[in-house]
Amino acid sequence: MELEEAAIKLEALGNPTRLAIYNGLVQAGDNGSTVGELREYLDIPASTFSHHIARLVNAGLLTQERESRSLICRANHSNMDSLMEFLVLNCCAEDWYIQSE
Amino acid sequence: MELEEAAIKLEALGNPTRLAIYNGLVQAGDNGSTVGELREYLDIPASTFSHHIARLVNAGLLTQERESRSLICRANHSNMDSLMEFLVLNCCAEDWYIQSE
DNA sequence: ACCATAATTCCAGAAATATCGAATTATAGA
DNA sequence: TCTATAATTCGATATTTCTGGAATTATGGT
Repeated sequence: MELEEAAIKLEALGNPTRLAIYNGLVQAGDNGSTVGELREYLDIPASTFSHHIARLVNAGLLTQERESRSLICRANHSNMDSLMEFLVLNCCAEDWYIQSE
Repeated sequence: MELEEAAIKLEALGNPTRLAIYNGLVQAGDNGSTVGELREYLDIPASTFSHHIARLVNAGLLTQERESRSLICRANHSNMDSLMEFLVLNCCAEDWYIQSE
């Protein structure tokens, strides 16, 4: 992943609400969660929430799939993995994964 | 690390210039780099650059030490490690480190 | 067709961010 | 003390972000 793209993803995660959304979706696992469920859980006005979701989708961190009237969101793990890889390679000391043990 | 603090750090890194600054400091290693060296390397007006540096210091991602007229900057690896840990625990699938191999 | 639900888009205002020239502060050398 | 260098702060502007009510679109049930 290039620096420019990494910055976009970091910026998307760099907001408490959006970070909480992403965290919620990671917790939700493979089944994901509908926009409404997440919104209710975080207790945020629908409009505001929708903007945040859009930012995350736009950054490639979320995928969405329609199921009837609901939109199911899931964390895009492969893109997050790419971001993590970028951080390890470009923003960590050589032996990060060893230090953390 | 708590979500709020993680978001602040992610936001600080979520800008191409600041991400490049941090990357440059990781590359510089233990010796660090002066503000001037970094600024010249990235070719950014002093004033703009200073604001970005301040943001990173404020987020706890950089440390600064004065040496004569220059300010030496260094990446704060322990804080970055905390952020990485937060991401692994809260934003990655359980087996992230396995998937990436 | 009509109504209800789920979610987005429209719109607008407030706040924060990004940018950078000019002025200022801090340090050091002659 | 005068001058030069290193960096920040001031001031001003343009842009983006954040927020949320109101209107709209999409879907499904009756």
